[in-house]
Amino acid sequence: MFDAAPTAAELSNISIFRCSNCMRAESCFGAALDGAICNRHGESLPVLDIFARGKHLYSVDDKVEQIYIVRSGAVKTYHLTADGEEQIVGFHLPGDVVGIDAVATGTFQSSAVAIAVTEVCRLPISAIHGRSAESLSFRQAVLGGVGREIQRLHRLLYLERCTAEQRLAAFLLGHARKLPKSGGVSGAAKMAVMLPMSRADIGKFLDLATETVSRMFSKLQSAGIIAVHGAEVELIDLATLQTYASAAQQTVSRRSKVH
Amino acid sequence: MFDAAPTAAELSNISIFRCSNCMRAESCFGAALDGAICNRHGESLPVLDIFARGKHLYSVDDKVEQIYIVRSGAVKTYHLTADGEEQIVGFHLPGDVVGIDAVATGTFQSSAVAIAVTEVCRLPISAIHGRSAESLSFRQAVLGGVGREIQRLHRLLYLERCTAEQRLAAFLLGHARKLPKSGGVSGAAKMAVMLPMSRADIGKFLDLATETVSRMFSKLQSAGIIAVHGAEVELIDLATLQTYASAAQQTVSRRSKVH
DNA sequence: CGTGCGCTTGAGACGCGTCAACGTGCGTGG
DNA sequence: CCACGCACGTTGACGCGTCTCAAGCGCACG
Repeated sequence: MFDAAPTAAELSNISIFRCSNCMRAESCFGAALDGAICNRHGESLPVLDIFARGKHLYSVDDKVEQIYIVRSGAVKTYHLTADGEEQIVGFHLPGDVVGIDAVATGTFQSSAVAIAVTEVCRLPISAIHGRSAESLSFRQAVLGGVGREIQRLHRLLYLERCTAEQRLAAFLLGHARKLPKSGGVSGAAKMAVMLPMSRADIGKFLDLATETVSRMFSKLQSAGIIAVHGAEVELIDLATLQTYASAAQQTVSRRSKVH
Repeated sequence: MFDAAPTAAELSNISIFRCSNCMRAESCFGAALDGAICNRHGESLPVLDIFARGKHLYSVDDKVEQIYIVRSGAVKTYHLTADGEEQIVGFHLPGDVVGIDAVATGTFQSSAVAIAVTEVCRLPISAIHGRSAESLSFRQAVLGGVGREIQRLHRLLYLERCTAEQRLAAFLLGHARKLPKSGGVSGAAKMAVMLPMSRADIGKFLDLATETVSRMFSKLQSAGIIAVHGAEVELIDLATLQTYASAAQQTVSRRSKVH
């Protein structure tokens, strides 16, 4: 269900897409690039585009010409280690910016590939820099975007120092928080998330073997905290999941059991 | 030797310090803040300051009023985990910027403490933002600084997925690269580094137990690759150290031995 | 209806953490 | 001056968490 082929209607909409028509505009990082302001610089507007599952948005060596905002679908960003292993550094769901680090570094720090059919808005780098020159609030928006990326990396760094169980719990909660509506854990005590990525990808993100990911899913399920139905996972006891995720209280050591 | 008390002469120099007199000026991120340009904004110049060992430059909750450049000594930045453990996310040696992430995020992502007597330049955040409004090249310098921080975090993320031996090898090489002159590994096949931090701090940085850090030092030493003399470590065989560090060739698995 | 891929589960191996003991160097107080 | 404490580093023995290897299951697809 994450990779239905784009319809002709969807594709025909690409050319006429405008931020001003976008329901996400007021919360969107790229909206400030739209309209006359961009045209003044002779830059193209944010452009809608569709990537099939497995297609790259960019690779590490690519020239940085644009960054992306996910409108639907899902994207993973990853490095290849010296021995050819894939190390996933981020999953990007609708609303997320992909490649913001390139605005600061000038080069892509990772490769990005669609893991489902994915609609994106492309934001030309030149427009971002042009707009930065003239608008304080836009500069702040760019810095804020980069800042959130830094915070994300800090959280990830922290995550990697937890046990397998804690990592998976935090991962699930992280996805729950991103979901529209619910406002995250503060909502109901129960909710469902769809995971567009494979178990192997979750492992490469959390630095766990696929088998360990699977085992932890089973463990959380038999503890009654989640219910697994393939790609869909019900988070039954969000409060307990939370305590698992925040290595919190008792233990001094990363290796000690939370339970 | 890393924590000799600041002399009266050193302290008296603080007030008259100017970037234009600084031997590091041409390569310094903050130099562009100095001089008439800053005064025009009514901002203070970069100010020299000295922190005793154990003194905090800032803590996570602090209001962001300035960031720092290390002139001598050493600083570590760290988080406290929910269970009170210290997680070190960076060591900052002379020439390094401390707190650049706060420019992007608006808040300090970590706390910073001197681990030796440390001279720093303080760069007022307000001057940074003021200067950004008027200078393209300064905006690029700021973005570049933030970008390097992102790259650093990416490398760190990668490091944490290696074996203890690889982590320590990479850590040592990282310090070697920072050293003046040598230009890093490209120089001679042999060099010495002073490590201003304790074994425990190295462990909290690399996510290893102190005992494991110690064991890996011993292991690399008995392999003839390094020679340990307390805080001073001779890197005898940089080439081999390099192969240890870059999980490189053969093995597919993080767990497999490099040797 | 086979073939392959993703997911799960089990058994054994291994890296690293924990606990504990010991040595060394340094500062303090007798 | 030496006795002592204490912080730090090193080394050994052992346990635990996760990886590896392997087998088996369900489901999509040719």
